[in-house]
Amino acid sequence: MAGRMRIGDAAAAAGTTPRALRFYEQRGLLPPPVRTAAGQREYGPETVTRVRVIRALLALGLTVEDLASRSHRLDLLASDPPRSCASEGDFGPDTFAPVIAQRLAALDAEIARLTRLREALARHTGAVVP
Amino acid sequence: MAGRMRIGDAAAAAGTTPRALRFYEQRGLLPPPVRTAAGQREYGPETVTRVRVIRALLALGLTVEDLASRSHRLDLLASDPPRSCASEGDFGPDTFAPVIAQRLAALDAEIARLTRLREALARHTGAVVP
DNA sequence: CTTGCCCCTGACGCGCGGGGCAGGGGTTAG
DNA sequence: CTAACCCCTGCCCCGCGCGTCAGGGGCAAG
Repeated sequence: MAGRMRIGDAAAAAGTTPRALRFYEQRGLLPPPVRTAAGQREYGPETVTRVRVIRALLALGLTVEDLASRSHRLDLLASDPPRSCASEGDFGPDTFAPVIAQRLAALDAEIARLTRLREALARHTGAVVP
Repeated sequence: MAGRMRIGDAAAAAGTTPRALRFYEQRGLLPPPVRTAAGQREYGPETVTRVRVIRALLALGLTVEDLASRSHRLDLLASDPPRSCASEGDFGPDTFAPVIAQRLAALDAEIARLTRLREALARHTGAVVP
């Protein structure tokens, strides 16, 4: 099994890079991992799961800061025993609902802004709106 | 009349700051202005007009680089004799059509991306789309 | 033992439109 | 003449999610 792995393997298993893992650690999304005697990081499979969750949430538009403020909840999502989540496509609405709602509002505002911009811009070309 | 003015007055007349005018100059949106013997920049009213045009185009979402690549055309728009433009709300479609079309495409892509993101995010809250 | 890949920390880069500050000199009203 | 502004250049700062060196050390196979 994939017991203990070094940062490169863990990152590959999670679909990202060593740089990203160190970055998440620095920003508090990942706990400081065990180190070998020589100072190299060692990760278990639960960290890979957690990184996957982090990346899924980031891909949904949440920010690193959003996740850092809820990093203790990421623990729950990454743990083995399912607590009404842990399956792909469900990240625990109760836990992330507030921050997701905030992101939704921000997205709506941004979409509205860009749409207004697009319309203003189209007005100067002679109405090209399909 | 407002013959020759220093950077602070010119910036205020154009609705911006001295810092912005120096920045536009450095990026090639404004020609290097006349200097006094002591090295202070002096602007005429045509520069104020030109800065207004620049800010209008930036507000429409064009980038500084877009404008820099067409800076010679900004001259025409800022000149006194009207050449089928020079009025508010019309910035010369023939001149800026290519770059505006490019921006429109970029805006559409971005709007689509954010809309997809919004929908993916909404799916995780239990359908809140109004 | 060597070779070649992996890992470490620390610091800078990016894109964008400027903001802010430091340290110096100009200008003008009283 | 002096105070109170204004202007000059040059430099670092912002947000965000990392990428990319630079300069060193570790680790397993041959």
